[in-house]
Amino acid sequence: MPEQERARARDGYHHGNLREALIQAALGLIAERGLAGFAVAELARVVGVSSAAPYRHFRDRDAVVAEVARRGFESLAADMETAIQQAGSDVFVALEHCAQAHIAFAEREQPIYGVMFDPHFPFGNYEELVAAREAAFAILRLAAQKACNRSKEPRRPPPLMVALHVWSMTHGIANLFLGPSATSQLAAPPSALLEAGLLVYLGSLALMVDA
Amino acid sequence: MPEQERARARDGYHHGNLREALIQAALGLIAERGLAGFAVAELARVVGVSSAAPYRHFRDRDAVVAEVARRGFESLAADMETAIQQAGSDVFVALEHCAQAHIAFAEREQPIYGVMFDPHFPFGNYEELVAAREAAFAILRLAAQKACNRSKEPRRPPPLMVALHVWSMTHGIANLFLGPSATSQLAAPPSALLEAGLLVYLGSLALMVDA
DNA sequence: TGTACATCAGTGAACGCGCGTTCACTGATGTAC
DNA sequence: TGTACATCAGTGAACGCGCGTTCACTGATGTAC
Repeated sequence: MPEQERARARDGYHHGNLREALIQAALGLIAERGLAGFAVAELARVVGVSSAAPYRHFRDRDAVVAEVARRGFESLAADMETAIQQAGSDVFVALEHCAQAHIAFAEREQPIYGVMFDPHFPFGNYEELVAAREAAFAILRLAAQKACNRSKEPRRPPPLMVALHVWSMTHGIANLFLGPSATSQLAAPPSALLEAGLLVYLGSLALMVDA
Repeated sequence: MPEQERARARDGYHHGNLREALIQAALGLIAERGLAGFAVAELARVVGVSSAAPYRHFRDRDAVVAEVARRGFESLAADMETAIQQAGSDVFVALEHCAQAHIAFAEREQPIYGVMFDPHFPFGNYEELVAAREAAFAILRLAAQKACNRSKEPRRPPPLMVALHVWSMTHGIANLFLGPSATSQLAAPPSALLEAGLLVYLGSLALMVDA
């Protein structure tokens, strides 16, 4: 009965796609109010459904948050992937684009980004979320690998380490200088700070590499 | 009446030092339960005082949190200062020790550290808190200044920028790899990751400097 | 095609909870004369 | 030294709040015969 299915989709979520509608609304609510201000009750209200309805699709509040975060990592991964592909053949440029995509994502999707890296969230309970985060990191890691491969064996820097450094610096900048209560104000935009930081860091690496 | 004052101090906070007792207890509670699990009601309970009493000393819950965070920055600043002084005369070593002190603090005082850099906390409302954070950053900045001063004018890297990079990388590592729900597990401890990162980053700087 | 039935998404009312904050108060402390 | 008074830190009861979650239910959908 495709006719009826279409009708359902048109009517919204009375049947069929409540789960998806909840996720979309949760994305919006968290973006508006932040994680602390996110409530299942309000989520249900926004979607126009009883407050018990979300529990048909999610075990509890955290499960909704986890799904939002998981999708965040999917988006982040996609952005980084695209940035790398648009960077051309220079592996160092690719690595830098990847990091810049990360910062751009953090800026654009700031509240979601906050959830993705919220130190209080029990990530360990949600293996699909952990997998999504690792998949995102893997993209950066691969880019680092390609950069490191440019050097001969004995002086080759460990790619995992390089990836962790870039990830840390990028995340550190995002965390400190973006967001609602941005810890400090900068003269230059965060992306410029990141660019300069990678210039110094990767400059050092390039020396090792081209020898 | 020093006798009576001593009696008061002994009895605790029935008169005199409730404010201090609240702060100490808040430090403990936040360390145990994290910021989200911190409640004024429980704070009062722990200190053995009515739930209204804290409001004699603090405007509201956030004000308590702000004071805890402020003291956190004071401790962090003291730790960094000590580390620098123990580092001897090598300005690069001093800069690295300063960053290591930062990471060590984050590891040791993890929940407090979380409050100090909580993206949701309205830091702007508490100028003494902002001042304390800036004072802590100023120590790192001074260390960066000294390192940068080793180079001749035209090639001298901007010390503020260097300080921001070190601060960002350190904080990024602390945020990602320390804490309750530490986002990832590392083969090496965070301090080793930081050490290696600074080796690469500062190695590049040292080249500019010694030229 | 038509009827009987199983499934299951969504209802709506209710629960217990602990919170932050306010209020009029009390009773000890310290001060002025 | 002794008394009258102002101060103010802490009391205890209460408020309104919105939350997460559970429950027995209903009514539409899809399936088997």
